[in-house]
Amino acid sequence: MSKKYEDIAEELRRRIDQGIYQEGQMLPQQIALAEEFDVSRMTLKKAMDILAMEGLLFRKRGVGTFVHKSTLWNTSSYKATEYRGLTVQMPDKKVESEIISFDIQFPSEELQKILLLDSNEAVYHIIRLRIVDKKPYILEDTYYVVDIVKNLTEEIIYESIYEYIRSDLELKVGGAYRKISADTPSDVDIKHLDASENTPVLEVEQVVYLANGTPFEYSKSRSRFDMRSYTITDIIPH
Amino acid sequence: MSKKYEDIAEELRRRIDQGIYQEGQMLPQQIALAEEFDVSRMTLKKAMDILAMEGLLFRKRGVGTFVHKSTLWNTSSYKATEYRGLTVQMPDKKVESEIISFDIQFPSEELQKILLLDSNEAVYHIIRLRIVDKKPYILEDTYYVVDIVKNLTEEIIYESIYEYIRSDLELKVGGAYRKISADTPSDVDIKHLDASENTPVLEVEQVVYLANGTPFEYSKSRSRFDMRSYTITDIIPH
DNA sequence: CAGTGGTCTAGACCACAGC
DNA sequence: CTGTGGTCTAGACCACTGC
Repeated sequence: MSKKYEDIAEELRRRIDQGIYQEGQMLPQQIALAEEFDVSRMTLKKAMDILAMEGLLFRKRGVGTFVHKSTLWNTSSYKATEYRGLTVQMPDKKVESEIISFDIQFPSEELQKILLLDSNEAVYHIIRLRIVDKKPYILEDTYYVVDIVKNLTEEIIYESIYEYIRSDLELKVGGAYRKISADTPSDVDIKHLDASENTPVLEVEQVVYLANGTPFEYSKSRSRFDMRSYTITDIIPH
Repeated sequence: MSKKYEDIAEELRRRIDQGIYQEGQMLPQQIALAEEFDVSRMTLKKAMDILAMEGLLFRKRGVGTFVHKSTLWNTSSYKATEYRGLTVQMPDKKVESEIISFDIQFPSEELQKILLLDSNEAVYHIIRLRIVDKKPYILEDTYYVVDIVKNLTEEIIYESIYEYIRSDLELKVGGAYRKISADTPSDVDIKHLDASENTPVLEVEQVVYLANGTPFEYSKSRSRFDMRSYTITDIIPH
């Protein structure tokens, strides 16, 4: 059974996308929409909460619900809430991978703490260069917990690891912690990212969790400063 | 009247902080906590939702609610959900400001679109260097809508603009869109951030909204790569 | 099967904006 | 005062886990 509030959120998203509800325009009141979808007002509000957190809607008590005007932020650049990997994020581009290294090892003490592992629970270590439209895009240095992301092969790594996690392993991603920083280029960056020794690099360090709270990935991905940025929609509920 | 779910969230946060609920430990079941706080289970769950989104808790259906282990992410570095400016973020440090420029002007066409202004609605333009413990920390280039952030003075800018917005103007911040990128240093960066011409710079570009959805600030803040990073907790509710 | 958290309801009441 | 969205309830029922 699908969740009503997710279905409704999806439908509202579609209506905004198609311009049925236009920028700056007021939506029908919650009670009317609740009746239309034949749900309680609480459930409708929950659907709207999702869209508000995504930044599509904002609500003003005593006034109404409005479609947020977009301007800067509706397009391009990496979204904080995407977990499906580059392959899905860039449907119109050609995404390739170059596997720079792929092995299995025991985790360092630091990694044991981050991924909540014992010293004998192995991890895959993958260094992979993502290439978009023939240009080097992101250099990923990733560790996956072997017990969770089972039976990785070079073929999977060459295609989409997240697609494998989602479709074949049927695991659900629950969230991530990320740290974004700038850095000077390392020798590896210079070699693979088509960077010089003065090219700034954007680094995204992350721990990714399954929906049940188990961490399964630790990675650092680095890009040239002019190839990638990171956007965040940050709405305080009120 | 304060909101029950916020009070409960605050109390649970305190209990985690004080170790009453310890890392990895299971919390009392929702029904028991609901009884303890004398609220409905829905309300208790809403409090837990907040802490789950902050990454403090995670829940496993059929099992229980647990305190998330922290490791990497519990410390330092700029949090995505902070809106109260450096002065509050760094209570133990000495935060000073150097005002590099402060004037009032009409918005450019681009800025009109971003802040939803007419060409005759003025903006303050402030370039300010934030200095933490005597070291240059962030170079901010900010525009505020004059009609909203009224009567700015050099004194306010020297202290804390967000404190002024919150306490004196009694405005509520509702959220922000941010874009984070790396960049090469500009001449201004080199001059003020104690950077050389090869020092990478981290830039945070943001539009900040009031709780009612009105944008009131557009800014770009830049720091040396080794002075600042940006962390995000990104939990998909389930 | 028992026990956990997740969803959903129908309705009451509150807070706020604008006439 | 009316109409908007926000909070809260008490309880039903569902989904998942682990014994």
